[in-house]
Amino acid sequence: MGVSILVVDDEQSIADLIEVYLKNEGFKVCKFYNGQDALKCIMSEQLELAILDVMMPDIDGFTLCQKIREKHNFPVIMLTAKEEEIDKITGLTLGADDYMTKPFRPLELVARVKAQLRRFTKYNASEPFREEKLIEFSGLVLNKDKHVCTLNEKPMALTPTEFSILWVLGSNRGRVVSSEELFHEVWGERYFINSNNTVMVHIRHLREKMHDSAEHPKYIKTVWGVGYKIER
Amino acid sequence: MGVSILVVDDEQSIADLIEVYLKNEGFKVCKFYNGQDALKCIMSEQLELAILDVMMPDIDGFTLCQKIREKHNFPVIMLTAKEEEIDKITGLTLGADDYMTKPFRPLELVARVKAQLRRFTKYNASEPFREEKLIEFSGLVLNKDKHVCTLNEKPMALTPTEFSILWVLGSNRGRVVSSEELFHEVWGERYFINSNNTVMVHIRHLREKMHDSAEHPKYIKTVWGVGYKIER
DNA sequence: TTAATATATTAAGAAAATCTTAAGGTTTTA
DNA sequence: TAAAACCTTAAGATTTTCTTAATATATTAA
Repeated sequence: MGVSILVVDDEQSIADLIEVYLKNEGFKVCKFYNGQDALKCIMSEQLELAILDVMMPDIDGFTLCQKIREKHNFPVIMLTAKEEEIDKITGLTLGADDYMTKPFRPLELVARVKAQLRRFTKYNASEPFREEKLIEFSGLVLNKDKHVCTLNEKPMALTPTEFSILWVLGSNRGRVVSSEELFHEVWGERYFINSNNTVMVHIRHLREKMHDSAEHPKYIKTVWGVGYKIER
Repeated sequence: MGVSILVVDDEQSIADLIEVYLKNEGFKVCKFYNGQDALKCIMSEQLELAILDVMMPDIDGFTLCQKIREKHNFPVIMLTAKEEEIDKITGLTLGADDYMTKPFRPLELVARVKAQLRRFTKYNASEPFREEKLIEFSGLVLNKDKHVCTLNEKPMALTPTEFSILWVLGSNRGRVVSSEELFHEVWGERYFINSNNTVMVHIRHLREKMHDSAEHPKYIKTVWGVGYKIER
């Protein structure tokens, strides 16, 4: 039985996106496209965390957050509009434990969710934010702190973008990551207007540096019509 | 016996929220919803840090800060409104050591509090905390007490800012420190509005004094798109 | 097999980040 | 108070990285 997370966003595509990512991490997701339904859920269900969009037509996220706070103290993460518009809602997100501005990186949201849950469950957490800092597999080591990468103990110089891409693929080993998703994670944009060729070029550079080929890749494999993946 | 922190905000929910987070970290919290009561506390209590909201009906945060500065020099963190409005009040935050704009992430505030306390205790040698006073590596010795530096036994004159930067990099050997982080550690203020060029110029001066080059640096290495680092 | 679609490769120009230099302003020191 | 030391800013140069666009190759489906 997993942890239950409430997700509320009137933009269905976003709510759906979040749902996919959270389910992928083994969370139980209660998803709603409006505040009314979410409110019922808050009253009846046993929840461990809530992700609320601030701007919603019927009941806004702030009100929802207040409702939650009347009875519960589990973590609440708010999704707010772009920075520019934040001044309109200044102070209102304060009941929340964390907030993210749209567009956001899905994996970052997942990381925040986990961080908040850690905090909440063991109510002492002296480390504010403990992210994964190291990825290791098949002779490849990625060290985020040092921003350094080695392949079979030999240093491999990577540009920032290359490092990011490899990091995303490496932390999703065994799963196919689409170009679009890669774009979200690395560039942080919600939609990628540019052709995905940019991603492709970076992939190529990565393969080159890893002495990998597109035909018989050892590391980054192409999954036709879907995306790229690194085996577990 | 923990560290005492003053928290003043007329928005009760915010003050309460901060209190929860600080207590969770083992701090002793003196919380007030108005300036008057806080003022009394400042006079009578032994405090180590203060978090003040700028906008308050009776006594605003600036005035409180001034009152504090008349007698104490412990760190003060201001909570201000949105960025745009800050320009108007830029000069006024001068008494403060750091400030955060609303809405903020509670965990970030906690991190800032800890950073300020670190800074403060460093300069108050009598404090119970025992910090590292000496850094030694690859022929470089930094002595914090004497604020003196030698390179291969030869004295190397450093300005205060240069010393601080080198200290931060030296005590984080092996890890990349972003310009933003450097700025925060050394200047203690919020991230620069202008450009990080100031940091860059200091880095250049440091390299010059260490007979280091930007192209093939022996000490301070540039990690593109991330920051600077000194190898372990 | 062929057309249609998806991915790869390449190289060059654009963009971004960093470096350098020097001048002017501020603070500290004598 | 003047001189010296220090810090910041600004502009342009340089380096590195990213994106674009054109072309090539591979895969799929008809």
